This record gives sequence, C-alpha cells and structure tokens, in this order.
Amino acid sequence: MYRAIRGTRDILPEEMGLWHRIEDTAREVFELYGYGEMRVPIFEETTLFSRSIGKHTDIVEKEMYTFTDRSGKSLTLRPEATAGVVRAWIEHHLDQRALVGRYYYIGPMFRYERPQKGRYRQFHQIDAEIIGESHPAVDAELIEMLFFYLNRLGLKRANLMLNSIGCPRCRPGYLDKLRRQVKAKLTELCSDCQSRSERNTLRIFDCKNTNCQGIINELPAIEDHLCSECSRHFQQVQSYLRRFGIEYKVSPRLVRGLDYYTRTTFEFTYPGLGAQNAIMGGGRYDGLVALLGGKETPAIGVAIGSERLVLALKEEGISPPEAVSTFLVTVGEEAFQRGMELIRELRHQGVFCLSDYQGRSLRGQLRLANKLGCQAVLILGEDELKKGVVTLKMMSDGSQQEVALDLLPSTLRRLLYG
RNA sequence: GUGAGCGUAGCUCAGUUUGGUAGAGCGCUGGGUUGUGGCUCCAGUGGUCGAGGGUUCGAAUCCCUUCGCUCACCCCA
Repeated sequence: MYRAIRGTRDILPEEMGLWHRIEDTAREVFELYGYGEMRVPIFEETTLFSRSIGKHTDIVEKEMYTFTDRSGKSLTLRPEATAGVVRAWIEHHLDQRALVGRYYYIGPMFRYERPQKGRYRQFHQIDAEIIGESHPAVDAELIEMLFFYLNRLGLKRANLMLNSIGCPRCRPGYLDKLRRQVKAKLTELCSDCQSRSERNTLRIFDCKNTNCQGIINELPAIEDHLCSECSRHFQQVQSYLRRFGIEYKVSPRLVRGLDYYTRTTFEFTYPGLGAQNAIMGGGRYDGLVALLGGKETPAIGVAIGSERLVLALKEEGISPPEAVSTFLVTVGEEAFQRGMELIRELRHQGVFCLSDYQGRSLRGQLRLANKLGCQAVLILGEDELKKGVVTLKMMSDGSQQEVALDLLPSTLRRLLYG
C-alpha cells in the first residue's frame, strides 16, 4: 500500500472546515488592513534562500529540499516565503507600481526535519509582509492585527513575546561582548551551549538546562546594548502596543533563526500544543531587500503556522458550524428517477441535498440521513408521485408535512436557511 | 542526526510476561417495522497480528533483522 511520505499528510474533508475557517478569516482580516494576496512559485533558485536566510542557519545547512533540474540549475522547494515575496517585489518593481506595500500569501513550505507534533516536512503558512515602511507604529499595527485575527478565530489565550535584536550597527558590538562573557564561563555550560556559543551565540538564551539558566541570567541583555535609533524604535513599538492594550513580554531569548531579521522580533505561542507551541513568528527585516539586489528598503513580516492553528482550534474545542442539509429519500424506481430531477432542481435553487444510490431500504435511507446530520428529509414514493408532492420531514422533531413540488425550494429556504 | 514509546478488524484497543492457531467496543450492511431516523434487540461483514528470517511439533506471543508511526532533543511555523 502506498503511503504519504514521511512528514507529509493528507488533509481530509472532515478537517477541511477548520482550514477554511483559518484561511478565510485571514483573507478577510488582512484585506481589511490593506494587504493584497500574492502567490509566488513553490521553488526558487537555491541561492535566493541561502543568501537571505543565511548560510549558517539550520534551515540552509540541513533542512532544504534541493535538487537540480534538467538544465543543471540548482533549485530549492521554499522553506519559507519571505524570500520569494521580496524577490517578486524587486522583480516587478512594486516600489514604483504599488501604492500600498502590503502583501499576504497562503501556501505550503518544505523543510527536511524529523516530524513531531505540530511539525511536518510539508507544512503550511500564512504570511503577511509590509515592505517599505519603517515606522514603529507599523510593527505594532501588524501585531495588533494578529491579535485581532486570533480573536476572530476564537483563539483567546495566545501569548506574545517581543524583543529587538538591533541592527548591523549595534548588534556586532553586543555579540562580541556576549561571546567574550560566554567564553569565560564556557566550561560551566552544557555541551549544547558550548557548541551554540560559536555557531549562534544568541541561542544560548534558549537553553532549558537549569544549570545554564543561572549563567544566562548574568549575561548582558541585548536590550541594554541597542544603538539609540534601535532603542528608540523598540520603545515606540512598545508604547503603541500599550496604547492598543496589548499584553506582551519582552524576552531576550527571542532571537529568531533567520539571519535577515533586524530590530523587532516577536513570537506568539499557544498553550497545549506540545513542544512546538509557536503559532506565529516574525519580525523586521530592514536589510533583506537590499541584500537581494533591491534598493535599501525597510520591511516587516510574520509567518503563521496553519497546522498549529488547526491544533489550537482543536485544543479549544472549536469546530465550524454544521452545514444545513437535506436528504432525498426515494421509494421505488420511478420515484428514484423523478428524484434525480428533483435533486438537480433543488441544487440549482441553492439547496444542499444528498441522496442514496445503492437501493437502500426506506429505513436504511433515513438512518443514513440521520447519520449525516441532515436537518430535513424529503420523501418521494408512490403516494407522493400520484399527488405531485413530497413529504417533508424535519429530523429534529419528526414532524411531517406534504409540500407541492413547485413550492419545495422556497419552503426549504424558509425553514432551513431563513 | 540522537533518544524513548508503539505497530493486532475501517477506528480505539485487549491478548504478548507464563507459545496451543485471534477477541471486544465502536463503525459498516441487513432485519425486528414489505412507507419512517435517533434509543433498543437480533444477525451478518470484516484481520497476510507492519514485513522478512530464525527457534519450536506448534509463534500475534520468544530471538534477530528491517520498515513505518508517534513523541521528545536540536531547531523552527
């Protein structure tokens, strides 16, 4: 038997209602805030990702699905979407053409990692990007929109963590200082932290080892080493968040794994999702557009993990409302044939209707209708055929009435959809 | 890449310690009512016991190998 390959999964109709809710609500909310949908290719030149995400990140070093096409060119299935959107923004000169530099997109991403709860090799993100704005109010507004979005979904228990990781002017000095202090304590740290100290020093803040925690707390916080512009930006972002009444926690450990981030970084987590509890993550990337060959342009964005939102919705016991539906029961061959016409007519009139094609007994058809959760059943048998009516039975209380065929669509609309 | 747990019916699982030739609940189909669902009762359908090899008179059960799934580490959505 063929199986979906490791780290990929099938999303079946029974779960799709949640996905529609997540994606429809995103479209609704983001467009309200002025974002336009963009779709970019699922694969790009490999160097687009290695250059933007950073050569020495885990994503580029060991997680990319890279292959050569028949021309020998190295291509990569996108591990994230920002690089592609920025590439498109530069390629199409959207700085000249678009009045509002706000974009969102929805689609699959690919990373070769060991799957676990909330983590897949093909996973889905909803992303929002604002390109060409540097004002701190924009950072706060993006975060505010995300809370609004979560509230619309019914997810009210999200936690926001916020940090600033500075800019190319102030970060190197801080990192030097940090590395020196870490080096002095190197032997006291766990083996993970020792390797982190060279590769990605900021990650040390992430260590869960209690022994390391004591040392970590003594390390200088980046917040105290930002240059005046970054510091001012960070303060203003926070002041707008307070103005919006948004709760957050400044977290020096929040460093993000991608090289292109500058200044504001943030992450939303949700309780009850397991180890992978980040439902959204993002930040400012003021240097990326220039890095990819465009002119100096500030930008900020967020990536939302769709699978993790699905988990959160399930965790909260939220399910989409049940669809209104009708079931046509027929008795006898002539009624079945006439029923096929009737069901066509109902659908054309906007009435959801199902039927049985396996010759089930009347009782069997009613059992099926009940199992499907149909609100109403239409019974068409010999008696009804003679009279030119159908028997309309409401499943909630079992009440029945005869309805003339030509009045059926309007009657159903009134009873079920009104 | 590392570690742990788990693979038995469509689903959830029992049976594995103490080898004797596979079970339950749910689901599905039909019937109790030849034109009335849910509740209930009856009957039926359904399994290469993940795969391969070994030990044995005999293996779901013991041994070896292998594949897969899950969770966690790392890292991230």
